[in-house]
Amino acid sequence: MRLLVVEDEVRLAHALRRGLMADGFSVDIALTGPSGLQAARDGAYEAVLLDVMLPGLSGYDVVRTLRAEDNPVPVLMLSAKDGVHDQADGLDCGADDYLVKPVSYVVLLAHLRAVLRRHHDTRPPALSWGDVRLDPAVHEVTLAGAPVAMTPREYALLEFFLRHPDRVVTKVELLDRVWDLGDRDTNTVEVYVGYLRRKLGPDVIETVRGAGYRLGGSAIVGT
Amino acid sequence: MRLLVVEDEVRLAHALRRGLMADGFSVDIALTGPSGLQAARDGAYEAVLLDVMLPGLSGYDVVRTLRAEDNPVPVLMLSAKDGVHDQADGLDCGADDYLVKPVSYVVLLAHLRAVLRRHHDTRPPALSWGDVRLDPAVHEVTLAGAPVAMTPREYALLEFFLRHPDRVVTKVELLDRVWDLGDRDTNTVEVYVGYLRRKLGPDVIETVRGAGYRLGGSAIVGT
DNA sequence: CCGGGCGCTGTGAACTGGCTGAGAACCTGT
DNA sequence: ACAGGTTCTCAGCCAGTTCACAGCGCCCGG
Repeated sequence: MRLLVVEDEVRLAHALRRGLMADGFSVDIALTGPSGLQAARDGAYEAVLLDVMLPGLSGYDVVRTLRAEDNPVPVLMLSAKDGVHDQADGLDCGADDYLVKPVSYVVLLAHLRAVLRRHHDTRPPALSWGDVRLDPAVHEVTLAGAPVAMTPREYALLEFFLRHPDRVVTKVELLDRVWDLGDRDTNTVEVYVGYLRRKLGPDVIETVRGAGYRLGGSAIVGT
Repeated sequence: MRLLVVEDEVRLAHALRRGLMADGFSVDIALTGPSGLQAARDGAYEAVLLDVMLPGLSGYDVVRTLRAEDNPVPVLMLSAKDGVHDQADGLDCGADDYLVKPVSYVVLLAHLRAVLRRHHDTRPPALSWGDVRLDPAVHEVTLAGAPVAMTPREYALLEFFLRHPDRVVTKVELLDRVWDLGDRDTNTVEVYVGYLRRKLGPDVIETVRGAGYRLGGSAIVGT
């Protein structure tokens, strides 16, 4: 379960990260408003913890922009301000919950879980490319209607590809986003791409020599 | 993709360079503030990694100067200091991101990519000249709509031409920018220009005898 | 019309990036 | 502790790529 923490105070950001990772989440950190927005945009996160006071773009702006773009990712806002007004503002902007700092980690975790639970009831739409279909709600992959068994890692890799069609993704990027720890050999990626090709056919993932991989040629698009 | 590393600690600078080159970047190093500023000024870099503590001119000064000169190059600051204050200062000066040393290479790379991505405005626009189109996002070249297979080197060369239309580029410049190592024969360039002509037609790249090459005569422009 | 370069290209040797099979390490549930 | 499945490393292979070389043709100045 992948989370994004947008928080400019480095110490706090890392404390949060440490705690959340201990509780089984993967956590990425963004230190500024714009970088947080950018990270949230590409849909890789189950939820976003968002500070209000941020350099570049306020938390309000970030969530407002996300909602304007129809991005439904759950957002939990954190603020040092304590006016009731601020809280209302935050929720009006489209945040799912709003906590006032200082807040104990346990309370935060509880709210986070609540937000996630609430959000899980609304089914995310299935991703597809040609004959391949991946349904995040059911956590299932089908090829031309027939279910295909996937290991967790294979599933995560395929999901990343499906979330970034129309673009080359580099091996290092995949290592960084699908595998959390970075000190791995990029050969790992090659191996898993090989697994996917074996299960889904050789054409789904295209190799772009020297650059990375890309979802299969547009010949299949539209099917 | 060309980067500038401004770092006075030679060992670290070279370690960075090695890592980044392994990930496909070209890397130049500047060891002092003033030389870093000078190098950054001529706009040859996609991004700048900038240490804060530098001889001659601090990282803050460098980025401030660049911004004062309306230079939009993405800057990622690196600092040994860990005060929140310092980070805020860095961002205030106009840096795009700010990391506190020690930082793992992977994290640095992730931030670097994020900065680059953000700066490219989510989707770098496709480059084109006449019938030739090169889409950096998809890493694909088409000629009158039909895809053309390119080797990495051919692709890099074509991209360089398309990024510098309206101007003669010398072979030495190409050797320096498309091929990293400088001790190559300029004949290599001629060979690759030949490859491109074979794939894209003889008129795309024009020879300027004694000077270098130039994108094909304006006859095709506007098509 | 001739000669000197400059630039072009065919050939082939060396290299490299990416793919794969094999198997070690690691979980996880029983 | 064990079995089954999963993850990841390693080493070798292969196709595709890169590049040097050498010879040729063509432009241009005399």
